[in-house]
Amino acid sequence: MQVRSKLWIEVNGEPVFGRGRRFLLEAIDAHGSINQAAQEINISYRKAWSYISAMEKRLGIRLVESQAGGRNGGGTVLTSEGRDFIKRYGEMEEGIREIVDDQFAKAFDGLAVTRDAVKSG
Amino acid sequence: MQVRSKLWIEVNGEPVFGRGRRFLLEAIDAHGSINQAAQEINISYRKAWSYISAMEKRLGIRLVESQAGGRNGGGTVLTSEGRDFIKRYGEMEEGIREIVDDQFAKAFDGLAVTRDAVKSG
DNA sequence: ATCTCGTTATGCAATATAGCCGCAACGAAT
DNA sequence: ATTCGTTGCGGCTATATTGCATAACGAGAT
Repeated sequence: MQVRSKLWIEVNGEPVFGRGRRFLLEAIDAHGSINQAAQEINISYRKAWSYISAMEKRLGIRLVESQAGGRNGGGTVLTSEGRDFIKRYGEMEEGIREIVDDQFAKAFDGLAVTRDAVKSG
Repeated sequence: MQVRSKLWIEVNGEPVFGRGRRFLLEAIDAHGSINQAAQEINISYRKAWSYISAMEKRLGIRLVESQAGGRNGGGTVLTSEGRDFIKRYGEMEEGIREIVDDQFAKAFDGLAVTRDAVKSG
């Protein structure tokens, strides 16, 4: 038995950022390419691009800087705002995860069911 | 811009409890009937029953006690374990919600984008 | 000059997946 | 007969995801 949580940010009721999108941006940061990033996290380029487009539109921030053409065909890098956003989100998520685990352990400690599984995951 | 979170409990990777199921059990407690509870929270009896069945199976706890037949056709009430589970979950959720908002405010305070919307929702 | 290569950019159709609905038939008890 | 619980099953709908197809871009090779 384990607790799980999902965390995301919305603008006008539309999701703009969550774990998946975070991974995407991080992968872009690592590879310098939307294409390669998408492959790494096993989503299609199409979807990756849609995510980015929606994020930027809804947030009103330029998260990435792209260039087509050139020696290696081009590439995409994060803007400083993009990096900042990831950092903030990471901090938030980190802080929350601990507290969720904490509260779960506190609330369900001593439950007479599948006791051996409590706090296992 | 606002943060949203979803919280649930899993057993072996299968969801067993969350906000919706909590409401369902509370409604059963209030009405003494799965049927009426389902109507109250706008889900079909079919779905309500599926929820309950899956919960009990995966948790290995009897959450409700049902009886078919009789003067009013029967009914369903919570077991003490069921009531206990709801209580524990409620405590956990309560403690977490505040902290999520808190962490969000802390992490995204001063972000130079759509500043007026931060902490609005 | 032209060609090649890997990338970004974008719409649209097709497909896959999941979730939901609700019938239908039965059991129980009074 | 009534009222609710129990359960299988098949179909529907909504949404997510993929998969073309196309175009442009620009450095370097030919």
